[in-house]
Amino acid sequence: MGATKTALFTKEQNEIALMAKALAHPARIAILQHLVKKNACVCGDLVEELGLAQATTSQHLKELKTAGIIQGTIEGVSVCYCIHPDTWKKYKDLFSSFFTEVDLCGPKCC
Amino acid sequence: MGATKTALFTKEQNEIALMAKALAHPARIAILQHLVKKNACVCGDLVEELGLAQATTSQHLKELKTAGIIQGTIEGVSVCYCIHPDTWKKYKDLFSSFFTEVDLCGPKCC
DNA sequence: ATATTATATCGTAAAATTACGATGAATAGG
DNA sequence: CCTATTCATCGTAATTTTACGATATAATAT
Repeated sequence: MGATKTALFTKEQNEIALMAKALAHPARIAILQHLVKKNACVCGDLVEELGLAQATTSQHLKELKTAGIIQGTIEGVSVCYCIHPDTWKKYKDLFSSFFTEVDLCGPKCC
Repeated sequence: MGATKTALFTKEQNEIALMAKALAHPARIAILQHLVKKNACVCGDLVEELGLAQATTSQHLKELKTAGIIQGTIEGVSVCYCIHPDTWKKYKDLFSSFFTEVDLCGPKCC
């Protein structure tokens, strides 16, 4: 018990859920918004910006990186992070199509 | 430790994260897709559809209900669930505006 | 070479999530 | 009234997430 039963669901359902999971923490939303605003920034900036410990911030960055939404490039001692444009577009499209499915739903509900 | 530090983030950041959390499980995506497709259905249908235990299905329904995305109406012995149109639209708009923020991001990244 | 800086990773504790059986509550049908 | 049906809730175990201090790594600076 305790583990998500991935095998029961379609590839698309699992994919949407994984994308949502990547966005399911305010720190990660804040990171993405900051990256959008500044176009790019180093990890240290985000530690200050978020107010979380360096280890915690790094952990959130790793999750976003694993999900493919951001990318990091080593710049000397620092690591410069920015949005990964292709994956971002993929996320946008998948969520968009998921939500527009429901425009077909009429006003008559139970 | 272990609890999300909500106080560090803006209302909007927390709100987006909560929405994403509601969608961050394939079973809940499957429930929403089924509701969209059938317009409405009772809990028992979803238990069959998902292949999860009745208690687990009911738990996922509760989370979607708490998030406001669905609503349930008692119909005799059963409970009929359907999408809550207003909240759905709110979700759609919030995600949409969150993602379009980044269209401003140029191609030059680090 | 050594010290400094920036980041990642490890270890770990607390908390939340996921899942299910068992039980409870409410309604319908006999 | 009694039984069956449908769903919610309780209790609980396994797992995952969140958070942080401590430590490791890697590059720059002195």
